[in-house]
Amino acid sequence: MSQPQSARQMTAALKQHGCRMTPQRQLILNALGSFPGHVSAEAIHQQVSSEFPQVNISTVYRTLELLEDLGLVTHTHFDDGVTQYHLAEAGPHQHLVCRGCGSQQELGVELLEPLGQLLRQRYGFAADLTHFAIVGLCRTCVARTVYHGDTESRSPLRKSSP
Amino acid sequence: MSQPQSARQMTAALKQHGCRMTPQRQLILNALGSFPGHVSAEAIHQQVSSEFPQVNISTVYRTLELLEDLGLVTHTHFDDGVTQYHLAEAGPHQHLVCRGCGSQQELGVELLEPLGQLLRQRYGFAADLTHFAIVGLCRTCVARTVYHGDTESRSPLRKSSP
DNA sequence: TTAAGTGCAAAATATTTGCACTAGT
DNA sequence: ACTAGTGCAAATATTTTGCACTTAA
Repeated sequence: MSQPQSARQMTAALKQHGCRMTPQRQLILNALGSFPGHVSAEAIHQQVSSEFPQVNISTVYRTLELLEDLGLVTHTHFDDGVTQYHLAEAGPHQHLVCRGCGSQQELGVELLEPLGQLLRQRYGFAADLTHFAIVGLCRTCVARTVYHGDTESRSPLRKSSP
Repeated sequence: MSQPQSARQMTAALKQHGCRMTPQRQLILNALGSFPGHVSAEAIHQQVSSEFPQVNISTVYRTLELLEDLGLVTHTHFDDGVTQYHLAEAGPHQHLVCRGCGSQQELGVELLEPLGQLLRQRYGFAADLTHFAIVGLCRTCVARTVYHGDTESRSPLRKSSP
């Protein structure tokens, strides 16, 4: 019921780099796998803490950095600038993140390829088009926005907390 | 030699919202105009401080937020998650940011339009494709990377400080 | 055994906020 | 005058780091 696949993969990768497998690292990897999409370090820490409260958040950060260097994990920046991590296993992909309701939708990279090719041809620029999430408004929120005739404001004026 | 255009525009926009024009706001707007591309709040503050050291960074943040609400300024997230601001004047645009050398290159949005249309058609998603910078490697850095046969590592291993 | 890994607390960075004072209009 | 705006300092939030202790191999 766990991810022995990733775990073994990870142990191997760690060994190659003279690193060790530890319960903390295992837990963090499992936590990553238990989320469908991108997760913040904070969320991973909470998930791990729920079982093993003594695991420190700095260990989470250190492990994520390590996993990224090993190529098992990738990170992305979402709208608010918070770093989001996910398993690299499934190959490159993208997310559409709605500014209105926060919903996320997966997106195959094949849709981005034309743009990537264009950038390469025109500018010789090798774009990493999966590094950032694409933000905007989902179908539902677009509809809601149109109702309000709210065509001008770019963001839902985030000053509200008293 | 200054930007009376923007300044007047700003004063008008401020008035419409019951806000006032102040020297600080003027200075911050000028600083924004004096940079070719995107700038961090920090950089704006430094620029302003060089002339008027008593201007506080929190004022910079508050002004930038206000200018954004007024539609005069937009922000973007670059690779490291730092928020970058720029004048909205020139209309929507994008930047290619090189991970290798940090160089920035402007990019017309027209190149992004096909993708935008595709996302709208396929998912009903109204993407804001200017909200994030596109990261990758510029022509020069691509060449350098190929030399090193460095095809596997995704990032230039950022652990170096002693 | 022994170098790698961890927890903890503190530092560094980026941004926001409460509050008393200042200054546009 | 009256309220918006500012400086300051302190609070938040996120991520990093130094160090002594623990542990995988």
